[in-house]
Amino acid sequence: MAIDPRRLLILNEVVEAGSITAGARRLGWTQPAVTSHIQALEQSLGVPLLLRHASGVTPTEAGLALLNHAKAVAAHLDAAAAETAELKTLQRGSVRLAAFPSALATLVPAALANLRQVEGIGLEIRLNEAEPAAAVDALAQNEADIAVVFQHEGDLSAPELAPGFVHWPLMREDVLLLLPQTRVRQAAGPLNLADFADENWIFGRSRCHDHLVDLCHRAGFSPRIKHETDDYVVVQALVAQGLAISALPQSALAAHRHPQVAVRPLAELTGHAITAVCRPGADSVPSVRAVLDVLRAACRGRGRQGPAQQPPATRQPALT
Amino acid sequence: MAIDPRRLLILNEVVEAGSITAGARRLGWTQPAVTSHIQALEQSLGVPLLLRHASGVTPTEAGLALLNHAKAVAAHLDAAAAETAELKTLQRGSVRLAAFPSALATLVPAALANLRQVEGIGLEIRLNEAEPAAAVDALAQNEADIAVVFQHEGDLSAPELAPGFVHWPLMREDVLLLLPQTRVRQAAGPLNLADFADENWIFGRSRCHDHLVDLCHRAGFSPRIKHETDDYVVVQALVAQGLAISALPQSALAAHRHPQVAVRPLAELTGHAITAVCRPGADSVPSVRAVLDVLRAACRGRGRQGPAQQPPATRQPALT
DNA sequence: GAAGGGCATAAGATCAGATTATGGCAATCG
DNA sequence: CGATTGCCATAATCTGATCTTATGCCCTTC
Repeated sequence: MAIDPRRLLILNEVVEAGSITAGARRLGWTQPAVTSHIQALEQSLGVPLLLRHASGVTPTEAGLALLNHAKAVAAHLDAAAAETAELKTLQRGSVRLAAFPSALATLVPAALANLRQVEGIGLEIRLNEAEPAAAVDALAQNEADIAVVFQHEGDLSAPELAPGFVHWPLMREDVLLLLPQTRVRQAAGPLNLADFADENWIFGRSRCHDHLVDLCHRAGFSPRIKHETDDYVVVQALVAQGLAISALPQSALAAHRHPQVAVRPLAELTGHAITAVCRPGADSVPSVRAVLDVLRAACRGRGRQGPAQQPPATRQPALT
Repeated sequence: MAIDPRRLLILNEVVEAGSITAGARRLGWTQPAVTSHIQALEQSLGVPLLLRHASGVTPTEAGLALLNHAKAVAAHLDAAAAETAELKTLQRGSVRLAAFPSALATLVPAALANLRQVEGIGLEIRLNEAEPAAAVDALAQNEADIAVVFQHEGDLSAPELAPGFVHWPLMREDVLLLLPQTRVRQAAGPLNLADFADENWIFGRSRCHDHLVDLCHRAGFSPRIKHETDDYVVVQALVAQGLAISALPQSALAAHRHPQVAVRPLAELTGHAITAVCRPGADSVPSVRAVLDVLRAACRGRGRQGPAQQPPATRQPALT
């Protein structure tokens, strides 16, 4: 049988107190309880640890050997408690966050700035750029703690983005049509997607691609895809030069706005739901929770939001 | 509440095993038992330690922090067990032995030589010269583990030498009268103490002094004490020169024998009982016990001996 | 969609471990 | 000295921690 570490700590108290009785007082116990622990320890090791005399107790050589380890163990327990307390109070901790580029350029910095302003917070945030699918992958592989993703609204036929994860809705944003400034007059009045069936288009590379193609098909045409890129700076540069048209979400335009590009709402262009996603249970990790909270706070008023979606029947027990 | 160290170790097993179920198997327990331990730990710290998913469990940041300490604690427990095992098997350990000079010159070295010959014994023995009273003092003050002492036999009126200590009778030795070689013829035939009433005497400084005085008084004279020393080499040198006569125990004569000194038995000179003394309970400390055993073995046949005297109602529990 | 693996929960059962009560020894004090 | 006090060991209970048994739910896999 291995040594019971609690008995090691009891031994330590006893020796420091100088007697079993005094040690028991320290521990808030009675003397026979401590006596039996010491005896059990001696039994299991087969060596006397204490010499008993009328004025108390003195450790044998074996007892002294155990004492050293007992003190070390006690120190580790204290340190462990202190560290977790720091993690709990956010004095320490690190959170790995994966977000899509335009969020990383707008929403995330704004949120983290708020976090920094709180006194006594020592969180270390590691950011990672990743399109939604990759970000969720990173979550699944424990390479990220929070994924900030978007999902096309009304895209009910598509499989849910991150089944089995916890979703924190942050905000919604519109997707806007981009036209060269030179064509703004021409594009006055309410517009439809079908009006642009004959244009050259710039499409994204990820799910935006398929989604936009789908929307065009529903509008009755097959878009002429001239360029493909996810980079919203590139997109705007190309549009500004009149090489093609495209659509971008608000966050991308907030991050970078080319003066020669005009934006127009389009009825068929469904918006984005921006969501923070984490592994089930991770939202009750203090550091992760703090980042989630600050993300949500940063989005307040910027779009509809809801409470954290119920995690899909998590197996994580509540911490009350 | 402080962290329960056992739960720290359980956490370690679980994380290493990769799942609570596998951890439980390792520990020989059922899964719900381990689950509840983990939950209790999380409750007491207020922080999730594990994220549960379908394929097992991964530690949170707090869990990882605890893991480091858990491993350290486990290492200390192992080391503590190993050290006490070494102490138990005498691969390690130190014993402090206080003995009177002539024992230190004869009996003790012989005994320790036997100890050294046993393979795999790594005991460190620290010797200290001390007359019986001082040796027992050293015992009482935890400055020695074993005291090798002598006591005048038949000295029933004297207070017991070391009340409250454990006595291991080792051997008995005679005390012999010392005469200058030049007077041997003159001292032929059976002798009595009274025959030397008019001599110059060399007496010891410690209890030997009072004892010998007492014996002389019983023999009907008051000895003329010319010199006082406990040093048996000095005593013999003085006797050899015919400056005085004295008496010494066998062990002193075994340690050093001056050729110009003759020894004669004397009926009234009571012998010494040589005893090893230790604190109650110390005789079940392996290292101390080993030295006691080897001391007794070295005395086998050299004088009457008995089993260890029952310790005077020790408060030390038996280790079976 | 059936099976398997993993976790949480509830309800018993049991054993460790704490308390109360008592006795004996040693040291201290009137 | 005898009484008192402090210390430890032991025995006998008793309670509460904790381990098990028995389920249910979820996810993943075939």
